[in-house]
Amino acid sequence: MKYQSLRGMKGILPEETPLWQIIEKTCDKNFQRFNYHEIRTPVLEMSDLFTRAVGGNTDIVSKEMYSFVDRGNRKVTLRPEATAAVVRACLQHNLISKDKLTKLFYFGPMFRYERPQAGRYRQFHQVGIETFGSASPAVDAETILLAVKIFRDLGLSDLEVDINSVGCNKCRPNFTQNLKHYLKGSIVKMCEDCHKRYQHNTMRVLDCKKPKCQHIIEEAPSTVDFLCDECRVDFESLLYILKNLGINFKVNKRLVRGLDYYTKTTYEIVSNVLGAQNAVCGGGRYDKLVSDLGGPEVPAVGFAIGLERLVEILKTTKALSSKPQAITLYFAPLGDKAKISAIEYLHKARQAGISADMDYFGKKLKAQLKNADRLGALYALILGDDELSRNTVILRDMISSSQTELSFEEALKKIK
RNA sequence: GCGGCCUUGGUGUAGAGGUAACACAACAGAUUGUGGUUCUGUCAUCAGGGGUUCGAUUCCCCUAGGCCGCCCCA
Repeated sequence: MKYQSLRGMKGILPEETPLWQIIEKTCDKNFQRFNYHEIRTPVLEMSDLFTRAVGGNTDIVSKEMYSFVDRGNRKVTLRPEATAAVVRACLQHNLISKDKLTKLFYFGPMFRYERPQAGRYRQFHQVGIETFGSASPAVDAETILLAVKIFRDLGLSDLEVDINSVGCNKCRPNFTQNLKHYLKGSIVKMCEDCHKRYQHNTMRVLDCKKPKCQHIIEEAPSTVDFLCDECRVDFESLLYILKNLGINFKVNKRLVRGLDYYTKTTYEIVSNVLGAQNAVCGGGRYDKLVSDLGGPEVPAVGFAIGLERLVEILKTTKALSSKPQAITLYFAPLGDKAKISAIEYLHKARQAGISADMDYFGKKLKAQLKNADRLGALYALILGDDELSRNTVILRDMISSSQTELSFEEALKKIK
């Protein structure tokens, strides 16, 4: 094979697209009900945007970005996530302001240069939402509810919702200090990665899954134990609202997400059928991001759903077969003259709103009917010299195998 | 970025150091203009490159890609 798609990049083939369409429709429906509006941003942005928003020490920025210098000598990056780009667009076009709720959703490809494996691709797709303008935990709850609702509508109810609070600028430094203090004695016994985390992003040490680090972390303080009054109250009311809404969730004190911009609420929705890459949805609050990017102090919450993973879950648990759509009518012309007429008839049928196709190969009638059958056509229209001279067509009902000779107009009426 | 396994026709598989088997799909045919059954035929030089060998698709190396784990995340 001379050419193949780039590593970690796979297309979505016709066999799978119906499933994607089901997901997209389900999302659209719910977004509309929750009053979210679509935004589409470019896939390419200035590299600085992501470095600033996501954080220079995060894995995404330090080793996973698709960056290059363009012909105008600009450092650009294929977006590794959408939030930064959405915030940029909102600031550029003045879409957000304090005390006004702006609710946006997006859908599209993201790019991360990682080692591919099941459920992890270098180009992958996310649907997500961003809500700007409110610091109320009720909005956090709404976003979680929306995600859960989408999964439920797709027939998935056994997903696990993990929630945590990582605090805000006021209480996080306090926590970090405490954590550093706690780790000071044992850090030498921990892994190399943890040493780095200890220096640059101490909180992320909590995320380490290595056994030798695990048992040190187990006893470590958690963010929730150091929340300031505001963060604690917000976190508690979020949990309260979720309980009231009947959403099953688990407080996971070790859930520390890998993007620097999160404050207060962080959450993840995981599935047990995905293997190592088990998160289908990740989200949280980011109250400082808008101002960090040069905008006003506007709080925000959002989530992103990984579509490849969602498709994978649907395929394994629901066995949602995605059948190709069938057509209604198939034309079987016999001979060149008939072919010319068939093209006209075909056009008329389509204008009348009927999904129709025809044989362009000049195949034998047998082969044409076989094709009609395979395409799932309800009717075949046979058009030979005899019918042509009589100005009629043969309408064959592919299900009952009965057929009649009649004018094309009559045939159309019957089909409709 | 690290480690392990893997790569045969459109798909799923078999195979041995001496020049590829099976199933499904596809296409064609089984006398004249009729489908979903049956029968017959056609369809690969074994990811790419290099090496060992009288000879490799089967052995070795490199590259690319896939899968699994780590890391991280969606």
